[in-house]
Amino acid sequence: MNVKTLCLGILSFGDATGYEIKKMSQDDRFSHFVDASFSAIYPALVRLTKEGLVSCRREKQSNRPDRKVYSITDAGRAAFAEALDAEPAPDKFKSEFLFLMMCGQMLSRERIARALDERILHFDGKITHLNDAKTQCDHPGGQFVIGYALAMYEAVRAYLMEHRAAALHLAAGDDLPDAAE
Amino acid sequence: MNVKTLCLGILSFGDATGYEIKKMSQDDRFSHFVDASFSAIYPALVRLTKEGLVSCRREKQSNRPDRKVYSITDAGRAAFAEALDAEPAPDKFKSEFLFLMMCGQMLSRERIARALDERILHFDGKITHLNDAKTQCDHPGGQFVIGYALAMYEAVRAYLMEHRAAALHLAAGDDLPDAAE
DNA sequence: GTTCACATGTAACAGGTTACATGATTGG
DNA sequence: CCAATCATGTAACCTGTTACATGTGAAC
Repeated sequence: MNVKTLCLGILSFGDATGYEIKKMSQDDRFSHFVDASFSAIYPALVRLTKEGLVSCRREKQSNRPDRKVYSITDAGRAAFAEALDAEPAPDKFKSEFLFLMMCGQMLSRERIARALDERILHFDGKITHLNDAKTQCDHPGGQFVIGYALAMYEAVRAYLMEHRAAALHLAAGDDLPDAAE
Repeated sequence: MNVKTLCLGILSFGDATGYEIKKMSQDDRFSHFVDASFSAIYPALVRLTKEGLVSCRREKQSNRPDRKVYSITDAGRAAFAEALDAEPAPDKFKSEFLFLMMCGQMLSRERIARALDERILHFDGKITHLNDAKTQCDHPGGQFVIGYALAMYEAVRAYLMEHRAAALHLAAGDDLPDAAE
């Protein structure tokens, strides 16, 4: 999926500026689709406008660039519906942490422990945050998405807790995964 | 993470040709790091050779291009160790399927059902496959990685099964998520 | 007889990123 | 006083993809 489709999707929930689209794309509800920087979003909105899929009205502000508020058009809705009708691409999951674990043989026990603990802490934060977000979210689609992410994070956190000891034995020079700890 | 580091990582497990690296990068043990096509791998190996991080020996073959077998050098191992020492970037999870669910309001119940069922089937296949791979894998790092992926897939599959009914109520025109089904 | 596995590579292109440019207001 | 938030945008760059180019041998 690309930034244009993301913009269309976000605008299908209501009007927004490029700045607001960027913020929403980082929101728990929308952060699982594509990463998008300002430099990707602004030109995307220009192109969408040229294609007639969104319209734009300027709102003047003092001391700031004009707000350019975008709305999805009927043509935009149609194009978006068509995009949704296509088979969704398979989920993509990429993890440098797993790469690290895969190469555990060439790491020290301490390095593995640090990576493991940081990751667990990271998931703790994520899970707490998502629980908050879920109670605050009143949109059913959003709740489904947040719940999905939550299920995933809780499962991997549990996996890390359960396999912490085994992971430490991946370390260089540790040839007896059954002994010690 | 980039293709160069992936190549270095794979070569740290043993010599390989570009062709073999590509195959390994799709293996259950290495598929969670970066996607890499031939057109990314071959030039990456050339650059790594120029930088002295890998070396290359040609093996002549009849009727086929020479096999170019790459080995990681000491400098390559050092560079790789350094790369592993850096903080791993946060995991990246991107899902067009979740985007679809997020936009459930503008889909038909049938469209949602189809997406849901396909996804569950997809996970079934993935889980079966990973279970096989895990029993066949004798490398502890690989087992950890496969186990992690397995935990994740099983959790999201279970989530989809549990929330199937709720997801169907995301559909356009379905305003009573508590009634029916 | 067609598809898959083997084996390498280039060229054109797409789709993003980072750094740069500009600048007021608010909160800690 | 410094950082963050608001607000838009361009230019140079990086990193990867798709399509192209070439060809054999084995399996189904």
